[in-house]
Amino acid sequence: MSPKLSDERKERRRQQILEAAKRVFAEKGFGAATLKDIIEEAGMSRGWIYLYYPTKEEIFEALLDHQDADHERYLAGLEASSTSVWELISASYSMRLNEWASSSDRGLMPAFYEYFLVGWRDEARRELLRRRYEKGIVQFAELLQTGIDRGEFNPVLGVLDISRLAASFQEGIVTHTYAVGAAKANSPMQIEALLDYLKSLLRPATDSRRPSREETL
Amino acid sequence: MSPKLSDERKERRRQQILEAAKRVFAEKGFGAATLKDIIEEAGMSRGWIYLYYPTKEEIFEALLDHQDADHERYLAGLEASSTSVWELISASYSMRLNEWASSSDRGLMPAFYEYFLVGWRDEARRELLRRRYEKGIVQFAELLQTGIDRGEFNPVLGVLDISRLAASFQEGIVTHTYAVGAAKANSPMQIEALLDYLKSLLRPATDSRRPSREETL
DNA sequence: CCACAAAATGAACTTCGTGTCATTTTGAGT
DNA sequence: ACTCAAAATGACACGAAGTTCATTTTGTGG
Repeated sequence: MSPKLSDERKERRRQQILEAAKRVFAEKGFGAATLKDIIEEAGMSRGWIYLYYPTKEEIFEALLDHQDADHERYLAGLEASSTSVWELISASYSMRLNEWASSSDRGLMPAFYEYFLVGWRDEARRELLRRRYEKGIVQFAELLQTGIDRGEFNPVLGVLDISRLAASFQEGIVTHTYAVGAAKANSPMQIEALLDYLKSLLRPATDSRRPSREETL
Repeated sequence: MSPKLSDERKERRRQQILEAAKRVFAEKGFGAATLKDIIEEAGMSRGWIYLYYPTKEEIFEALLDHQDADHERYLAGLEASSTSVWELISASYSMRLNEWASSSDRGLMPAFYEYFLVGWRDEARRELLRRRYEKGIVQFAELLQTGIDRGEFNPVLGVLDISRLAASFQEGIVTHTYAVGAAKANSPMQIEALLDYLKSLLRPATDSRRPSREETL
């Protein structure tokens, strides 16, 4: 009979490629990385990769899917165990930002945003990207609204447009993380400061600690 | 005597290149654009451009410088004629965002961010980019502080970290503009909504209009 | 341990952008 | 109108990445 390779072996191969790709993308960014780089990083031969991933884009999408799945799993667990909305928000951001901040993944974030930026020009990919983009905003807005409804956050927030507050913070995080994240290992990600700021915005009545300027730039 | 070309003619040539480059970058983005594209768009010959701009990066920097100079001029005029801090802030953002939103420049913005994103990896260019990045934040933070000191904004803002508020909004604008800006002509830039949100954040006591959710997403 | 099909290889080909340079064109000064 | 150096041209060489494919290797069923 034909000695069909076991699926698990195929899976191992794909995994091998993805791990190599992750390193390459983190180091060079999306545009500058080439299939050649990835193949060599994985220690494989030139034409080989076409049997699995024919384009850079497909490899990247696969990476994104992995990342998303991990994060979903984490969030689900978190939601079950959290006692307050703020705890959920802060743990979620901490987790994601710490993940990005880890030295091995540091360069990956700019690569992600680069990919989004270029992809937006491509009619075919735009919808996919838009969905991913808005999902985070909507989720966050819902959390904020829940917090307000429960009386956990300052009722003054009622005058604000919650969707836009969510969008603004989420969008701010994006720029902040890629800018600081790409800036080098010697620029800390300032996760605490970011969360402090958000907390002071949401709960000014109960938490009035004001960070000094030096502490935050 | 040697027929030295007049400086103004040289200047016209440079201008010609920059205009062609602007169109090409807007259409293709930074990474995908090639010197070849730019030369052809400008209607010139292959080896020609190296006499003026040897690399894509230099052309792009020149474009940035033009843009900056224009904006500085505008701001200076504005500062002289504005009667309140809020007026200054809102006019400044409106101007810049409207400029970006104009159809001819629409694609330029993603190209700018793409350039930044890639440039950040390059040790040599990082300092330049970082300066440009922080400049806007610092300027905005100063405006906010002035507004608070003058009693123009809600004193409740005192509990917030102003530097971070400025950074957060400025950083949010970046992501918002590239995301929406790149998303297509049919997605309006929502400048009014953004400014409304900022206004409600700064002046909740005096302006309590709350935009509906439909209006803002 | 043999056969054989799938998996893997890497040389070779194609394509494309960059950069060079010998040659032609242009235009200010005489 | 003529001269000559600067400006402009575009054919060409080069390198790097993508892609193909004939050949070799691998490993399971018989």
